[in-house]
Parts: sequence; structure tokens; C-alpha cells
Amino acid sequence: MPRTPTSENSPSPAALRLDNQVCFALYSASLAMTKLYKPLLDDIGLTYPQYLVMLVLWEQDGITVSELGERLYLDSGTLTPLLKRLEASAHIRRTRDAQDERRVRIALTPQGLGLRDQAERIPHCVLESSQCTLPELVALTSQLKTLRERLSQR
Amino acid sequence: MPRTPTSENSPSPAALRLDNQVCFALYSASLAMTKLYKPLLDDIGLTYPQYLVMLVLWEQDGITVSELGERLYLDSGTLTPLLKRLEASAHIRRTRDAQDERRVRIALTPQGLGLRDQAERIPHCVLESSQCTLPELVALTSQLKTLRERLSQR
DNA sequence: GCCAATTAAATTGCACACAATTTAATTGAA
DNA sequence: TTCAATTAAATTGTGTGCAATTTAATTGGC
Repeated sequence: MPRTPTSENSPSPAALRLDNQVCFALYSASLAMTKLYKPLLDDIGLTYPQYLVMLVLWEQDGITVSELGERLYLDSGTLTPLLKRLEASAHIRRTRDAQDERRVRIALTPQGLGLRDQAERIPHCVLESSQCTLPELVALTSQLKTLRERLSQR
Repeated sequence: MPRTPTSENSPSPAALRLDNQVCFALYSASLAMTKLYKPLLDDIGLTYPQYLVMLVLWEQDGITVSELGERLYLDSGTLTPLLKRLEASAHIRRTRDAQDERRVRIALTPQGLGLRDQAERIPHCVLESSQCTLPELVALTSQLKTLRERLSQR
């Protein structure tokens, strides 16, 4: 019972307190969001980052790995194995670009394109679960994009 | 040049567009934030999640793994190996609780406590880099905490 | 036209996250 | 009091993220 916390003598400065960190608010909210998606994505056999890749492909089919990386802010070290798994589950095909053999183009299979119909209900489910209004989420999204741009332009 | 994007025929519904997703704004902003911390944390030999653990310990030394997990929303599967690495780098000690041998208490070493002084400059550096005002970040932090609570209470 | 520089992916190695299971200690109801 | 249920960590296995390096293809200056 009588523990002697060694740091209570010199309390942590406010700037270092966990609850004052934007970074932790971001980090923990992001992980919580991922957990919310988990059961919804399990239903259609995707992980969360795989879902993000599919969102891009449903907008722009046939793009290269680099283009995908620029859109998602991820590099080939992350994308290559992820894309191989998406190919193994028959959602996409990976083919070397004939014009430039360095490039790999990612194309949706019929199955991968078909998944979009099943995914369409997800945004509604997430909105429900978030207990936020759509305008609130739109505003937050906008603020986060601004922050992301500021953080990544250095 | 004349590629034939298979999905341009049926454009992706607005609700599924990447740029309309709060989840992606959160996810990408969080990763961008982590990258901003990287060089600062390299200087003091911590990873980003290790830094979060140290923030908690600087506030509450001697807590259990479970308590740490509740504070950071992480489980033992994540914390156990992370804490072993922090122990290996001599920042903390892990000891079984004498009253309840199931529990493991995490205590700062003098070195781990000393790291706090070096960490104190980090929040200022991050504020600078974010190009945001302090009130802006405080407001955003508050919104994110609200979102996190709503998301994780289900 | 050649070859050094550049570019695009892939590979390697490390550190998370987390679901699911296991191990060990404690608790509590019959 | 005993043993089944509960609890706390650890373990196992999969899938990211990312730095650093490697491989292979293309480009550009001479």
C-alpha cells in the first residue's frame, strides 16, 4: 500500500503531461477509429490499410505503386507486402508497366470492384457509431487535413 | 497514354471517396505527427510509443502494466515487449508486485527519470513545426479526446 | 552511343498493434 | 476449504509502418 512514487517529488511539467499532447489525442483517436472499423471490415475480408488502398483504387484504377503511396503517404516498404496480400485474396492484380518496366500498375479484379457495393454501407455505420453530426466530422476532417499538410511539408 | 480505368464508368460514391474520410484524415495526420517526432526522439533514444510510456511514468511512477494500458489504450501484447526494450535500455525496471504476483510494476531508473529534462524541449519543437497556434492545438486536442471517448465506449 | 546518376519496387530488419491463447496467481461461492 | 471462475501478463501469429539497402530499369550528360 505505501508505495513511494519517485517522481511525485518533482511533478511533471504541464507541457509533458500526456493529456496535454495533441500527438497522443491523435494517436489514440486514430487507433480507436481503426478498432471501430475492424468488425465492419472483417465482414468484407479487408484490413484497415487494405481498405484505404481499395478506396483509392475505386477512384483511380490502374495507378502505380508510387502514385498509391503519394495518395496514402505510404512507401513501397509498406505497400508492396500489403498489395501482395490483396493480390493473394484476388482483389487486385499487379502487372509491370510495359512502357516502363520499373513501374507496377495495380488493377482491380471484378471481385475487387464488386467489393465496393458491400463497402458502401460502412461510412453510414461509422457515422452512427461516432455519435457525431456530419458537419462536426466534416469540420474535424478539414482541420486534420490542414494539420497533416503543415506537418508533412517539412 | 490511353489507359482505360475500369472504374471511371461508375464513379466512386462521395461517401467512399478517400478525401471525405475522417478516418484517413486521422490516420494520415497521426502518422505525419509520428514522423515529426522521429528525429527529436532519436536524440534521446526513444521510439514514439516508448515516449508515450515515459510520459505516463513521469507522471505516475510505479504503476502496473494494466494501469499503463488503461492510460494509453494499449494491451499487454503491445506493452510487454515494449517495456522489455525500455528495460533493456535501462530506462525502467520491471518487478513483480509482492502483494499480488500477477502484477508487474514499472519503475523509472534514475536514467529514465533524468530523461525527462532532455524531453522537456520536445513540446516546444513540435509546436513550432506544427505551424499552429497553441489555442488551435488545444482546441483540436479537446475535439479528438471527445471523439476518442465516443468511439471507444462501444 | 555509353555509362554514371536517377528512379521504382522490392527486400531486410526492427518495432509496434492487436486478436487469440496460454500461464500463473488470486478470488469467491458452495 | 476447495476448486472453478476470474484476473494479470506473457506468448503467438499476422499485418502493418518505416529506415536503409538492394535490384533492375531508365535517363541524361558527355
